Amino acid sequence: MEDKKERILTTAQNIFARFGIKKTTMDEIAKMARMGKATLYYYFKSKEDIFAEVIHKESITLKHKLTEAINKVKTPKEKITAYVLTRMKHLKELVNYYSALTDDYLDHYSFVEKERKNFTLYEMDTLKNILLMGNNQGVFQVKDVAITARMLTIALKGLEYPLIIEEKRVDIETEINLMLEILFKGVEKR
Amino acid sequence: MEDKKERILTTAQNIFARFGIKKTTMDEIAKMARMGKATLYYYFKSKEDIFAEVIHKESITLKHKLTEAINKVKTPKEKITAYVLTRMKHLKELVNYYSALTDDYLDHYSFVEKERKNFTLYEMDTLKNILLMGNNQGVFQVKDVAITARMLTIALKGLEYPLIIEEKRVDIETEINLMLEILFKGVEKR
DNA sequence: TTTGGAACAAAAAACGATTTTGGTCGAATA
DNA sequence: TATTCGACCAAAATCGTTTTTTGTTCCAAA
Repeated sequence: MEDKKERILTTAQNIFARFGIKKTTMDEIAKMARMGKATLYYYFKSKEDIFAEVIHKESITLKHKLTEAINKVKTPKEKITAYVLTRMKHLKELVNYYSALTDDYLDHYSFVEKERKNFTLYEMDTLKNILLMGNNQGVFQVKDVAITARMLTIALKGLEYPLIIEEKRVDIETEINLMLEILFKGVEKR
Repeated sequence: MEDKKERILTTAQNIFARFGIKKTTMDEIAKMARMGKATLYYYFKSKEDIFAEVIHKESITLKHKLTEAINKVKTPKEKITAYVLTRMKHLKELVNYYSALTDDYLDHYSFVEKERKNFTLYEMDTLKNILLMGNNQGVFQVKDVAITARMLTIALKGLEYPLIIEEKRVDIETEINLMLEILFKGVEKR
């Protein structure tokens, strides 16, 4: 019954979101999903396995969202804008949802790192392709698309924390748009 | 004797660099500085006080270095380049020196946060002034110097981790220069 | 004014007893 | 055969207590 596996996954995701990985027990998940604990182990290898899959699904969802956002628009410039805005908006929702994220973000789980690394690769590749497309269409003039994509990825990663956690709620969209303008036009007068 | 206070500070800095704040005891500092423990308390209010001053001195040194680097060159563009390169180089040395930094970077000390915040303000202000100078001289065309400076600060902060920790030793200077080129010229063809 | 040794209280570490929890097994069920 | 469950186990976490370490103070001496 594939349906039951799904039920385990979604209930695990819910509890996980509220209490974090550490404070969520297998008994809780089993009870809330209305099944015995052993059943969980019929569908999953371990507790970590469940959460790894939850994270994995989350990652896939984000990638889908991003791909969709990119495909909706035409020009490379629009694509980058759409990518960045979608990414930040999704992240904000995510942090909002995972209220327990701050509680034990100290502990690093290997599968989270792995998923994160995987996503970074996806991000760099996606951005690289957009930059490449821009070069080919003659609207961009990027010397090294790979390193530039890497830089962009790092910058986006760096923007995560301050834009979400920071006290004074500045308008994210405005800041992002300004950043994109700098990315496109630079600061030098032309 | 001001000389003794200095001796406390430098020995404390040494031990701190190797073992971190937590694992450094007042007994150790006293012994290594060849004086009684009570003497430490004659010059400093507390253990935290010693480390706060160590951090503070470190911060001042960095600011001096940066100011010097900026003043050595003339154009705003050169100033920004000098600033960023100096910052990253210094940071790399620092991380190299503070081998214990990774051990207990989990614990956040209020005086470290304070110093960091202070430095961030300095950084934003410095960059803002350079951007402003660029605008006035007609070489830059920055809409909002404050937000742009903030963005730059965030980006630099974000660059700290990957550029220093990352396994494959890429050439920092090359990457930084590329980043600066994007900052100055943007990615769009002109 | 400065320093060191002794002394103190608070925090950390050590330790053992007890409970919780991730994971397994075999029987039962359908 | 595929799935589920209750009982069970070992490892880890928790708790209460004792012991040790460590930041800080005091006071006499230099």
